[in-house]
Amino acid sequence: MNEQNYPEFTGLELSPRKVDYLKFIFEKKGTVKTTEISSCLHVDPSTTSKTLNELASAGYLNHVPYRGVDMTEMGNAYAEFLVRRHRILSLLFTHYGLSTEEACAEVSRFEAFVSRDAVNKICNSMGHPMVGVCGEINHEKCFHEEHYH
Amino acid sequence: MNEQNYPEFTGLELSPRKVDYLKFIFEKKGTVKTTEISSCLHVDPSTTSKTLNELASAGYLNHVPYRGVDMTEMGNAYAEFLVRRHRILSLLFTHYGLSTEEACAEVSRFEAFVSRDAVNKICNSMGHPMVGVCGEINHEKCFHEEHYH
DNA sequence: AAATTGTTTGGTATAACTCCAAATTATTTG
DNA sequence: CAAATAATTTGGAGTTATACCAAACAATTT
Repeated sequence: MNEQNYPEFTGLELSPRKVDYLKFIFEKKGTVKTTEISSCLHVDPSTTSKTLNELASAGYLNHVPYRGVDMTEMGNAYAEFLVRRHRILSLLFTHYGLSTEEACAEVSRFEAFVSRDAVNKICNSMGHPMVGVCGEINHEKCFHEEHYH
Repeated sequence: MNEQNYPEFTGLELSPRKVDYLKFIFEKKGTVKTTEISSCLHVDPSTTSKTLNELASAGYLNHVPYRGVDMTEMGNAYAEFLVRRHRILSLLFTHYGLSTEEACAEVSRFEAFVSRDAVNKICNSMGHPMVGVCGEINHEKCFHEEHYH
């Protein structure tokens, strides 16, 4: 049976801001520099530097000091979930009268507190939509019971 | 035109924990004692005491020291929103494969970050359901454009 | 190689929580 | 009704998540 590599996570392990960092780095692909993150996330480079260290210590990123960061295999798998969660929830909200922008903004505020279990159930119930409101939805790593019923 | 008394709020003014306190006190009706809140919310009475003070300073509660708290008119109006938000979101999630308990637990984690505007849009789009999964949904104070067009 | 730019470290701050111990007030009981 | 008990508040302190500034350090450019 096709098992996930990192099935142990609940989806609640990262704080809201760390979710922002990881999603941003993931979507950039390749090595990302501190300054770029800082200016896009509107924080001081020193703040970014510290957060990057924490994400690296937790195993999500490889950090070469003064050079930049890139995703670990685990970070990548996790970030895929983060992006899928964001898109599933945003898509959901657009079905209830919110515009794309409103839905994204709303979801960005609370997504860090929605569990992987809930996302999987919602995703399943929506029929695993491939297209979200702010990008494609990748279901490759989306394995859960209902898939095999 | 039937205007709301406290239309100025975004729904994001209270922290997650303060939302818990206010919902709890609201649902109790009447004067509530520190100890009761503490034991239900599983926190030290000193923590409750401090939080109650903050909610009173912010105008949501009347606090008579050593006697207990009850809702102000504003607190009441706000708590009605809080409960409605919780129930609308919980109901929404049960439509996507989550059980009542799962939906409530999930929503409790993030509801503080969902705006009043979003709740009103979702509520409107759902046709103002009267029955939630964990109680009645009160729409009395739920006035927004779409209601009158 | 010197100047500039980018990054990190150390220090400090705030908000939102939390608890413990001590002081205070209210209630119960003998 | 005074003394004991119970409830509440206050003062002090700690944690986590976030942020900034200033100074040190490293990399790049000139």
